[in-house]
Amino acid sequence: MDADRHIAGEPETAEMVELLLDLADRIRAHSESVSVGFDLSVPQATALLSLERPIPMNELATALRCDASNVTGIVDRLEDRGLVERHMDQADRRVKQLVLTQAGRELRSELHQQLCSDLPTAADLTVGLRRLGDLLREMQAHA
Amino acid sequence: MDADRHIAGEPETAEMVELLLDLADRIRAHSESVSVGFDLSVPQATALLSLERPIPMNELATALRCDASNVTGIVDRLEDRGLVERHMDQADRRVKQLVLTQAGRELRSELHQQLCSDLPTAADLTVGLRRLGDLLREMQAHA
DNA sequence: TATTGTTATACTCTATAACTATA
DNA sequence: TATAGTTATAGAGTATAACAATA
Repeated sequence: MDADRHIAGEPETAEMVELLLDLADRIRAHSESVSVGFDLSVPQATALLSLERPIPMNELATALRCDASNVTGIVDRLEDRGLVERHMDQADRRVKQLVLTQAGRELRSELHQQLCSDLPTAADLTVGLRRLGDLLREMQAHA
Repeated sequence: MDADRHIAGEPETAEMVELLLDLADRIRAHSESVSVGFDLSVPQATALLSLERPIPMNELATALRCDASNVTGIVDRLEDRGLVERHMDQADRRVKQLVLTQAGRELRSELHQQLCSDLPTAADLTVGLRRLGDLLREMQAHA
């Protein structure tokens, strides 16, 4: 294999980029496929997953890595489906705390479970699951 | 650390999912950031990267994992900027072969280079770059 | 003055369905 | 009949800028 006799630097990095982008793409495809199964867009599903406990709109925008103006619409659609409620914050009346309804908590749980149970199959992670876990934890610690 | 004394099964998988989704998200954020630097959307940038050599619209849709109808608009915008051309296929007159212009080849090259040079910094991959490479190759082989 | 959330706007991506022209 | 590509349509995400209420 050519992989063993690369020259340190660009060539190896280029392959890494391809592999990582491909991995990210497959994970993305998986989570999108699961989300669609619940009639949710990826941002909507991410929002639900972010709401393990109540947070302000503000913070959700950070979690979704998008402008605050977008959160309005995303939460609107979740609220229309009875999954989320906007609660007034007593300490700061500008803030709205996002709280999952019972239906929201149930859907979030199913979503989380399905993401977990299908991912190994999707990416065929069984090969190096534990090693990958160690690596990812290491990488996250330095991120 | 708690990581060492987990019970095999769900708990570990759940952590893996979080780590993988987070990794995919950071890679996505990186490639989006680079793309935006070239005034390209992610699908547009992906299209450029897919055009190392001419391919039909058809095949680009597969590469972008989207419906063929979307490719028309994406290629339109690249063509408007003089990065891509639609060439007639002599063998099958229904087919349009997508070919990068000189400007397209140059932009593709810069894009590729910037994705490579910035990714290690973005994800702090220097930690386990080689081990990760081995793992990803392994995973891809079984995908 | 600064911040939280909303609204208005404009652009891109997305799938579905119907269409043209080829095969 | 089936396929390649386009068009029309409608819905969702995205950022920017301007706004009201509150701090």
